[in-house]
Formats: sequence, structure tokens, C-alpha cells
Amino acid sequence: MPGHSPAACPAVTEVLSRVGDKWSMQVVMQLGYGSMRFNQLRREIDGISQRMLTRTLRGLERDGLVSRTVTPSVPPRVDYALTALGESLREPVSRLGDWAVANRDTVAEARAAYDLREEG
Amino acid sequence: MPGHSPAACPAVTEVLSRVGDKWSMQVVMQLGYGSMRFNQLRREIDGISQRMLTRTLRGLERDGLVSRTVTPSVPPRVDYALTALGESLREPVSRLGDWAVANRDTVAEARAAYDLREEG
DNA sequence: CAGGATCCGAAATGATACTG
DNA sequence: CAGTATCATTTCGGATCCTG
Repeated sequence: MPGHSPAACPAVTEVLSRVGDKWSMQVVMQLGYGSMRFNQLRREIDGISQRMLTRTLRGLERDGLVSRTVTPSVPPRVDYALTALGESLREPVSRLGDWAVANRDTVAEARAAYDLREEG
Repeated sequence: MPGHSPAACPAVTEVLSRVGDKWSMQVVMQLGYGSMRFNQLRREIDGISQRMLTRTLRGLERDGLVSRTVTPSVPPRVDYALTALGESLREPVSRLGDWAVANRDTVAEARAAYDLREEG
């Protein structure tokens, strides 16, 4: 593996723990299509609860991946968007996505085979 | 973002939930350096418990990322290695690692700034 | 050596109800 | 609309003890 030092491994873990939760990447990918309001995001991301969307957005904002813009009106309007840092994360994550799409069948088969020869 | 279809997003999540746990990628990265026995892995990966190493290896084996070879001797010998599928995962994960290394300071600063203006 | 079994605490997630 | 607060549940991870 070219250009990969051992020192990078803890860093990988660090990012994955930030990005590896259930919703963060779905939010980032969704915001990759453009700025969006809270309930808009909620509708687009299937199955996310209000609580989890809030928490996920706070986490992403804290890490500087997402910006939050409040327009004090009635009713209030809050827009979320990717920062430059957030944008820069999209490519490496997409690579992982490509891998997932390319190998999902292989993984599914391996899983089925494993379950068969263990449980059986 | 070129070549990224909406349909890929759930797939990203799927991989991340496989790979995003605390130990899986450390194991994969370690096995990237070559085949290894159980306790060897345990020594190399700082802080992992026996239970978690076992569980992580089982998971990776189930998904076809790692192979397990038992040599029936006394004491028993079990070797773990990456499969071709496991090898193929190293590159996209390394990309994420590169991103992590490149941006860890930026993230740390964003985090500190956020905590300051919230808690303060 | 390479685990399996069991117990426990912590953290993530979800459902629901309420609010400026 | 965009949250906060609370509660229940599930999952994760570590510690410990036991075994072929």
C-alpha cells in the first residue's frame, strides 16, 4: 500500500469514529447536493429521527464540516451547508461508497455462506 | 461529485457500519502487513481486548474480508489474513486515512472553537 | 494458544411529548 | 419550523473466569 505510514492508523480510526455512525455520512452526502433546511433534510434522509438529525448536525458543526445559518423569522429558518472541509470529505467517502456498491453482492454472498456453514 | 448516484448513499452507510466500529479497520490495516496469528494481532493492536479481537475477526471473516486458517496442533495455531476482498478495501480506507491526517488539526481547532463559543 | 461464556457499565439510537 | 427534554431499548466494549 503506497504512502501509508503506520502512524496514520490511529488517525483512520479517529475519522471513522466521527464518520462511522449511522447518520453522519448520509447527512454529508445529502448536503453535497446543496444547502438545506432542517425538515428538508429530515424528509430526504429516510428513517432519521428528529433527535438524531439534531445530534448529527451538531456533531458535524462542531467538527467544522457543516455550517449552520439562522434566519430569525417567524417561523424560524435554519440552513445547513457543507463547509470547505465538509466538501473535501466527500471524495474519500465516495471512494468507500464506490467500493460498497462494487462489492455489496460479494459481501452478501460471503455472509450467507458463513451463516450457512456456522449455524447449519 | 462525479459518478455518484443517490442510490449509493445507503451503501455507504452499510459499509461504514461494517468498517466504522472501533477495531475493524485497525485489524485490516494490521493484516495488510501480512498474515498474523491471534495473539500476535492482539499485541500489535494497542488496547484491544481478547473478546473484541475475536468478535472483530469473526465479523470480518463473515463478510469475506479476512480468512481464518486453523492448524490443528498442540497448542493450536490460527492464522488470519486478508482475502482479495479485504485487500481491495485497504485503498479506499487509506484515502480516508489521508484525509484524516491532512485535516486533523483543522478539525481539532474547529472543535475547540465550537466548545468555546457554546459552553462559554 | 485461541478462544467461549458470562456479567456489567457506557454509549448510541429511537419514541414520545413539549416549546419559542 | 426547529428544536429540547425525557425515557426505554439496543448495541458496544471491557473485565473476568473457564477450557480443549
